[in-house]
Amino acid sequence: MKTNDTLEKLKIKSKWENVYWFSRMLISNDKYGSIGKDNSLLAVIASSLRIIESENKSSSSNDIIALQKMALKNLLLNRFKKAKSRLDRIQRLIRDLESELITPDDINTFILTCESIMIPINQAIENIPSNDKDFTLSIATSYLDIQGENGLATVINIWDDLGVKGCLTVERNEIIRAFSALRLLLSNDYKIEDFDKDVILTSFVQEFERRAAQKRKSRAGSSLEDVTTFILDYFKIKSAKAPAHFQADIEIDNWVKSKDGWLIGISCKRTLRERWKQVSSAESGILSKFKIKNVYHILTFDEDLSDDKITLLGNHRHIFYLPDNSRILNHAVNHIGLKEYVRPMSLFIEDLRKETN
DNA sequence: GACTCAACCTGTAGTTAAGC
DNA sequence: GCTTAACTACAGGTTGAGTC
Repeated sequence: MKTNDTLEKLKIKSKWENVYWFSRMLISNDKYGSIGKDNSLLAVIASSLRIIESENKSSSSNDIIALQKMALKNLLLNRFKKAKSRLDRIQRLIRDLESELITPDDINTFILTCESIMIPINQAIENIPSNDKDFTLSIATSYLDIQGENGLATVINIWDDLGVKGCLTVERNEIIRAFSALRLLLSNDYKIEDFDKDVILTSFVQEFERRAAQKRKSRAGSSLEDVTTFILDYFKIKSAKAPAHFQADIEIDNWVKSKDGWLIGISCKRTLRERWKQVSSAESGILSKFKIKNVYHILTFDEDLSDDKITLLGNHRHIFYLPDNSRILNHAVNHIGLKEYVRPMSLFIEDLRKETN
């Protein structure tokens, strides 16, 4: 069976199904330039399409649609005329939308997508914190006040867990609020049947979750950068400036100057995954050139840390600080080939002090 | 202010190795 | 040969820093 026939069979039979595909097109960055994040542009597009329809009631529907498509094209080209690198993608969006906007129903679906899917999702996403800091700062301080350096691993884990839970709770509240509002709108204003309503509401939820998930990833990374800064500040360890012109293959969050004048880079990540390959491509000679003594990696999730990663990076003067109760740490500290490259997280501050005092 | 770009992370699919 | 575990690489929206 041909692929097109299979797709045709799988296709959902609802005139509103394109709500999902329009949402995808509006937010896809790689393919279409992600214009759907701009609320004011979406509002202008939706109202322009409405006005054209109401002002041309005597014209044929084909003529109205032609006018609407032209207006959409002009709005987008004008808005992004200066965005050189995005323009190709915007033009592709215009081309692909032109072939999807054929009937008045298509236009109505597109308007509903702009006004009642994209804008509420944008607002909901914006209401979710981009950073866990608000949820965690005071609790983390309390832990360090009471437990000192022994509380370090707990603080990092709490920072991770509590922040995630706080933000997920906000996400839940946002999706429920926006979902309810959309459901009411579809029942009261659009008088849409149950199945069609399901088609629209699930599009909304899918797209919200996709974007919230990406925000979660971004947030997880930036929060861990905050935790190292917080810890260094708390223990009054002075940060140093990054070496000029040093381009690390992996982001170094903080720098500390050791007593011999060399630098220690500190990188805090949740996991290394495949990004370690970028690091390993850098020879340790480059570190010496920039007077970098070591790179300390603080990892909160180390299950994917293989022996290969530890030895390869360890050879390039990278040291891993892992949670004290970690299985990987336990394995590595008892292994002759690995033990030099791993340290328990509770010794992080002590090690830094030895280097700096 | 608008735009560009690199880094962020994690679920998942694909590949390879180990164990039976 | 089959199953399971371990490892590797990718996708892709969000973010924040840098540039104009």
